Amino acid sequence: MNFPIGELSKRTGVKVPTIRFYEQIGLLPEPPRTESNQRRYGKAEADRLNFIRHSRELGFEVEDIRALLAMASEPQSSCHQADSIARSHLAEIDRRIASLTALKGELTRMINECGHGRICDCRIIEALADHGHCSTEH
Amino acid sequence: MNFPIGELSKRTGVKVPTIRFYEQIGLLPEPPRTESNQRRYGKAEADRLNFIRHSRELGFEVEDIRALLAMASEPQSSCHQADSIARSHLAEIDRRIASLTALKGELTRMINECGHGRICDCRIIEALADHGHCSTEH
DNA sequence: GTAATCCCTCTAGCCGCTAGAGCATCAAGA
DNA sequence: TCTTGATGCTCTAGCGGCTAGAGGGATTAC
Repeated sequence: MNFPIGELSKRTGVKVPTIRFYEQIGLLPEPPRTESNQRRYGKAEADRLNFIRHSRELGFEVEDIRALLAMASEPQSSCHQADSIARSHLAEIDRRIASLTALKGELTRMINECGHGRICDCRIIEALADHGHCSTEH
Repeated sequence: MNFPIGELSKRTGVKVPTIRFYEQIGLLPEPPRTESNQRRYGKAEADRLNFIRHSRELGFEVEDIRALLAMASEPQSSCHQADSIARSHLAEIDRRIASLTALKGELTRMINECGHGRICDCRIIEALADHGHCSTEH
């Protein structure tokens, strides 16, 4: 209890400047300070920061996290909204996977068709120059 | 031939401010200007810009595109480097797909376990708070 | 003639941090 | 007690790849 920012950083795996940044944008509350102006944290802040870190790792945006944190602080309210945030995030991830998979196909095709000769015969350069060669939209 | 920036934009699907931005960072050469200081473009610039747009759509970074454009302008040299850029980009896409797929699994699990009741019982909030519940690393 | 549309430059903002300058403070060893 | 090195502080600026807006000039169509 009552540890400095470097210790909070070690406990959560979040870098010190990032912790200060989260405080600045209001994801973390302003902690108490020592007489010499150093931040002091407790377990509650570590829990909150772990929540934030984990949410970021799962790709949630800061605004989503803000909403999720607000919900987490009202244990009696419905979790409908949390569900909805998670679902729309999942849909976004599906979109990204689909898009990346299409790109992967296109790139693989380009690379396989490349004869490893000179640029003037290179199918990669050619394919990049002309979208008409592509089999998918992007 | 010799059309203004809006026309170039229409032909390539790249927005006007983006074209100026590409010029600023040196992806597009500075075009000739009319007496009244307006940019004028020709087919070569449209081709180059299409190449850039298509590369961006395929997820190549600006620095990659810079290198690919330099290669494209030396038709007699080996396409080994183009191949290498494309391959490392493909590897990066594979990494992103793998990572997103893992996230998708985690999120799906969270959502499915949510009983749609109150926050205090919500598995989404709980899972976010504790990485220990996760089945994959991230 | 005039109104709508284009074009120009310049600055600032987006997201989620990260880096660095320049200084104060703290903890541990000699 | 002194020193040294790690840690803390604030502030500003930068990353990538654009996008938005202000405040003006030029062109085009009617």
